[in-house]
Amino acid sequence: MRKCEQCIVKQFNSLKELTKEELVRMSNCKTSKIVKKGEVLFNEGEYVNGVFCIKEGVCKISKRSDNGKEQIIHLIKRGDLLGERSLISGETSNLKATALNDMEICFIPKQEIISDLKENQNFSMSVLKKMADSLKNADNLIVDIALKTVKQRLAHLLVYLDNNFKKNKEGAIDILLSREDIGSIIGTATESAIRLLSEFKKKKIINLKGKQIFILNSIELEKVSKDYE
Amino acid sequence: MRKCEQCIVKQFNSLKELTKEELVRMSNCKTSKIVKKGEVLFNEGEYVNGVFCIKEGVCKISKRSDNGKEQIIHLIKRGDLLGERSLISGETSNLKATALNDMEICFIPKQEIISDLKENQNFSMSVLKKMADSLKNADNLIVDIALKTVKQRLAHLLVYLDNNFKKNKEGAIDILLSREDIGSIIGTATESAIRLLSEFKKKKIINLKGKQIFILNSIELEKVSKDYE
DNA sequence: ATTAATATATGATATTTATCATCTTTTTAA
DNA sequence: TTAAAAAGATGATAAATATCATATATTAAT
Repeated sequence: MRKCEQCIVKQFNSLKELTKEELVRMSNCKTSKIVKKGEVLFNEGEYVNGVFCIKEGVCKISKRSDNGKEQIIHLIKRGDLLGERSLISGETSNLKATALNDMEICFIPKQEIISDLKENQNFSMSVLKKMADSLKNADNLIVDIALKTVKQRLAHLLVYLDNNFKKNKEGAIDILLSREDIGSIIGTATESAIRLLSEFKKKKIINLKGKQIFILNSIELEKVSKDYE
Repeated sequence: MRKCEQCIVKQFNSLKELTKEELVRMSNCKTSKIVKKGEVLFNEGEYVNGVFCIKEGVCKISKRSDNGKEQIIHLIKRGDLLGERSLISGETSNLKATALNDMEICFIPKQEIISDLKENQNFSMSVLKKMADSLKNADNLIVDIALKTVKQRLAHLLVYLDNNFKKNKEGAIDILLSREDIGSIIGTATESAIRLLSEFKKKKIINLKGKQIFILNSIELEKVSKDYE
């Protein structure tokens, strides 16, 4: 088990604000874990009782509606923290987290984080900033889903994936989403997502090889995502 | 100008965590203002440079999409704070706030709040909790807009208004929204909102008198908002 | 390696919702 | 107070999207 003090991943999140002493203490109570693709990190309604720090891999954050359908509202990747919201509100999670590929994560128990939050001003301000940022992103997503067409949302997602995930050796976006997942992210039926992907491929904006997505024309994608046709 | 120390409105928000001394200091730098119906408190892209505390009245929080349409993502009322997000991120506002009726508000300048945030642990934790709460609400809204029908969303809005706004003497919900606003809250065209309101009225679930809305059968509304027909 | 299960693809159709047109009512301003 | 403007209502239609059916491809299990 590696030590938090030496971990580079924390550079990407609020944990970088912790002092050396706080990190040493954290190192002693954290646990590392491998999560296999498809496994659920936590479910809606469960107490998370701590915070996850993602060292490797990607997971989807989703929520069920009353009618049983599921909406993915976020993708979490290397460097991100997960679970702060529930921790701070003291409630069970309102979201479900599922690994999209094999993940390597650390779990830091609640008490540790809470005491750091209370004692380290820089840390709590950083968490506050991250939360403010998440809130802004959520607001943007609300507007996009409410006012954009499915085609625009798909284009927007592809731009987002292109900007936020690295490429594999072949040049495809380094995250494999099922067509169902894609539909669930942009808030549409799987078939509609498939149809639009095919359309983009036909127009040479993207290329598809199984689950691999290649962005061929990100400028056009950007345009589609914003244009009011 | 009244003093913050004696103001009851703060009971409803994080300002209640401030000490007497902090409140006295705040009292000396805050400004009170009357905002008329229709006036804009702040616009997208503007620096807000402080926090509003709503003493009376209601305002809508909205955001434009690339295609020019506007989505209302929140209603803010007596007791709420407004502007913390932009303050914390240090960015311009991503949202626009417009008074829906005559409002009485106090404005607390940035520096004051920031220093309180840094020095008063209880205050910053309370703000953090509020933010976590807002994030949860935003997540819920995303799922509702993505997965529910317009009818379900309208029913849900009516239940929300019923639960969160007092009634006037006649028993109508004490906030007057235009049909356009209603459409913009539930993310649909004005005509669609009108049609569904008429339908609910015909079914005696609600009654309408101009902009006044009377909830006749909140149980049925709740059912409609959740049912997968 | 073969079969079963699951995911993807695509056409046909149904449903939902938006848009356009027009009329009525209400509000605002001269 | 009356005319003009804005908001609300409703029908007709168009467009977007979901659903259903079925075929093919891919993946998993024996």
